[in-house]
Amino acid sequence: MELASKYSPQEVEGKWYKYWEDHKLFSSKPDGREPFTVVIPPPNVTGILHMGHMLNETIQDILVRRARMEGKNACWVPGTDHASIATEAKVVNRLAEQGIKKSDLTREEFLKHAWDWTHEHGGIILKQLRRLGASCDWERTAFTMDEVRSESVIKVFCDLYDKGLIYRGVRMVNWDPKAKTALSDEEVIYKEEHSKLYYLKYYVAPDDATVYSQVASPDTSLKDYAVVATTRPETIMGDTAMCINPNDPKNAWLKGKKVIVPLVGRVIPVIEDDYVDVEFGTGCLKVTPAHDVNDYMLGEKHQLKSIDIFNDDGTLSEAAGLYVGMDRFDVRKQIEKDLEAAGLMEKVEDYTNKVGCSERTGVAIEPKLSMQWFLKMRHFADLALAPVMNDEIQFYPTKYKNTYKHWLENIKDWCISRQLWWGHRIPAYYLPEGGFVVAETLEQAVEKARQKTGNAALAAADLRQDEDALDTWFSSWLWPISLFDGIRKPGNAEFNYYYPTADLVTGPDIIFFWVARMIMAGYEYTGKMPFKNVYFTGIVRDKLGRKMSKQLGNSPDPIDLIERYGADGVRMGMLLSAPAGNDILFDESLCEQGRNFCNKIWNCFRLIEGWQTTDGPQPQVCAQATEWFGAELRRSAAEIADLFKKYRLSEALMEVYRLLTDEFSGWLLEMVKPAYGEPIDTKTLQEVKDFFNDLLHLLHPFMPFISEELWQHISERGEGESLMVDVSAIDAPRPADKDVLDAVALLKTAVQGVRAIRNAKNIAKKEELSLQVVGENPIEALGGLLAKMAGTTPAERVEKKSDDASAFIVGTTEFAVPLGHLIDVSAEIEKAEADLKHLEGFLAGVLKKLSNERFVANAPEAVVALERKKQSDAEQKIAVLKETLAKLKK
RNA sequence: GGGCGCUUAGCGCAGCUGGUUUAGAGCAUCUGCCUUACAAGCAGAGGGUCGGCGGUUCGAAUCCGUCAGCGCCCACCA
Repeated sequence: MELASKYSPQEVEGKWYKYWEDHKLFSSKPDGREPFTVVIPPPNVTGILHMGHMLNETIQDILVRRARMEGKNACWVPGTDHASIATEAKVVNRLAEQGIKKSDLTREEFLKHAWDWTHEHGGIILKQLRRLGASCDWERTAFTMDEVRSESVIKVFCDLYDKGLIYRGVRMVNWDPKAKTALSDEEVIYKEEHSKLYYLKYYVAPDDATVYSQVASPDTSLKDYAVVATTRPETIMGDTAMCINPNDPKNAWLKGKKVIVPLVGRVIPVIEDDYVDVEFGTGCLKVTPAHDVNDYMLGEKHQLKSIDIFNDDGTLSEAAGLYVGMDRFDVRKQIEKDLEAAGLMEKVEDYTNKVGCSERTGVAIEPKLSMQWFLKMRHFADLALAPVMNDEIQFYPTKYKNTYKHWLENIKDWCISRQLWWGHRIPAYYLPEGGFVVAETLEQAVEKARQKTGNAALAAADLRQDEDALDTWFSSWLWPISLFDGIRKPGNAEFNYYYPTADLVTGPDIIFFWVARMIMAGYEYTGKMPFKNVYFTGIVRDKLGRKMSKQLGNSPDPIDLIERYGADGVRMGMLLSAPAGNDILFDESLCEQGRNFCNKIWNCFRLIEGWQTTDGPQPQVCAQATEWFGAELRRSAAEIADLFKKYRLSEALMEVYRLLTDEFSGWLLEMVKPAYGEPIDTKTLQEVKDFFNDLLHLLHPFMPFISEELWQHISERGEGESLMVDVSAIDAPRPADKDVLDAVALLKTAVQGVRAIRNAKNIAKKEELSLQVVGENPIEALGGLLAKMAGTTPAERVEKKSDDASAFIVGTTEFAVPLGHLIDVSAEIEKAEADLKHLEGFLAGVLKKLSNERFVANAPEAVVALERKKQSDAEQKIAVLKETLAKLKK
């Protein structure tokens, strides 16, 4: 069989993915094994794969594959999210391109367009996940708006309403004027913005002016005025008071006065409240109860009128009286000019403030008073805090416990209604005579309505369902439960088996949106945690530390990366520098490293595969080499297992990398490698193949494709068999392993000593050197290996090394390579003196410790003993070096 | 304005319940090798007074304080 010297992922990956799917190796059914369940954080149904997904899904796949190979019944459930606001926005945009306005369509017509869009673009991301190697149970693919999930959402809404946890009311909410919907507090992100602070003149009105009256020509005989600093002059049409701090002496003269809103001419009262910061601006605050959360609070407290001057799209309404129909930001520019012209603007300063923006559409949020549905959160916060704080649910990294706690302790009610059509429609039905009922179906609603009104003739047509849809997260928070139909059919067999799930892998950016709420829903509806461990990934950034985004164009296309480096290479690249919770600075060179590693593994296989065998006895060097590697493998496997337990996946992969590249390929294979054209004994070959088999097992969760390909070659397994379900454990480390590992560590030092000499003297590897050991040889037993690996004659024991030898120290023993005329005495002296200097410094440090009485008296015995050992070792080495130097300098 | 976290080799990191031969791997760098498994490779080498200062201790990268820089989260100063 002729194998290319380079691994070709393109020829391998598609083949094995199909094989895994064809043999249903991803599929899971409840059985006697321990379950290991992971639910995918559902990506936007019409989205495409980005680097954040790549990292996230790679980690999940590693955990799932590892669990499966440990004999657990792994079940990774895929699915997508309807992403109500984002998807609706996309559909609206597409309709706009076709010249259709959403307002021209009925709800049903619009939803048809939305479904068309979903079917057209939906599921692309799930196909892309297959390219990555994700071992999801595709038969379980779910959608947040499919029948099971939708019914679950409605059922939960009704249940929470019946429990009194959902209420409807008029509140100040975050309004997105672009999407024309309310948002939850979590959907608002605050951005720093360079804006201006406008100082406006509010003239004091005559005493006989009536509050809220219009003053025809406000500028006639008025002299005194107050100055108000505001960032939003366009809202003055909504002003219904001016507020000062009662303890502010500089504004005390305004107490009890009335002032006139500039341009508008409305007379408004001056009220007093501690809320006002005396230091800010002039200490005078304009109060616009309809358009500011704090002003709303003041308005409630002081019973002020509230004038809503904005339409839903952020243009000025009739109620504003001025600038009607203009956009709020255009008004800001215009009113600045108009105020200026009217002499009502004292000054304008540059100012930096934080502006709340919609997470989805990016536009500035308008606080708006409106009728919405809310979920009371106190109850849920109480449910969800303890299990995380006491580590029943483990967060990795733990620092997010703080964030979580802080949010829960300061939680506010959740605005769950959205003025959107794409989503789960709120199951509230309004009665002709006012009031409403909440019910899972129209039929039940009619029934409830009849009971409520006593009108038995009431029909479905008399009821009007609420127009609003629910926040997308109101379906996501049920995901771990609803995926197993645990809402509609609590306690069903699948649910009982798979729930609670094992690990959740997600970004810290949705800890509140999703993680916290899933914990709430979990305890509310199942009495149990939804997952045991939460692994928070970092954010994928570019080399410069910038967040990857479409706008910046700094995000590589994942599929393109896979095509260039192979899925395994990209998986390794993603993981290599991604400790939990730390951002990863993505660099393509990491994928290159992954690709190179694949190539290394591939060539290990080529070498082993090319060996001819002989029935002859196993040479001692081979027996020793395999004995050592067995010990190394056991040690390493135990370490990898420990790293997995701590979710330190990149370190686990690094250890696999090291084991395979350095220990297996660099040392073991070189140790057992027969001379060119010679065969290898069958026992050694079998042992090497067994090791390779074990290595492929360790590797598989990280790099599923190449490991499967090579495993099938090396194990010659039959159709339907696969490494991914081949449960086999590597033995635990044995007590005797330590001695073997220690001995080989010395051997390696000796080999490296000889190699260093070769390098320094430019001596080719094939040129055999002689080797001397001064005194007792600590690795006498490994003599054959030493000679083979170092390319020397068997080490000769001498009392004194030759004068022409270059020396190095292994442990405390001196080794020497006679070099004849190649010896460079001054270089040897330089080297020995450098070593001596280092050792003497080291010894001085040790002696300083040991001469400190308090150290000897207070430090544990073992620590003191170790220092004594260091002392004697250092002294021995120093003696050797001094002797060498003396001789060289003769 | 509060809270949390980070600062260790050129880079991204590990080590941090204090003592394991005067700080570790990877990548990058440098030197030498096209040695019939792999140049997408092999061998070797250089590189850090563990952010600054102070303290606790026989002993500090590791514990405490403080300062500086960076990052994240939360918050109603217009």
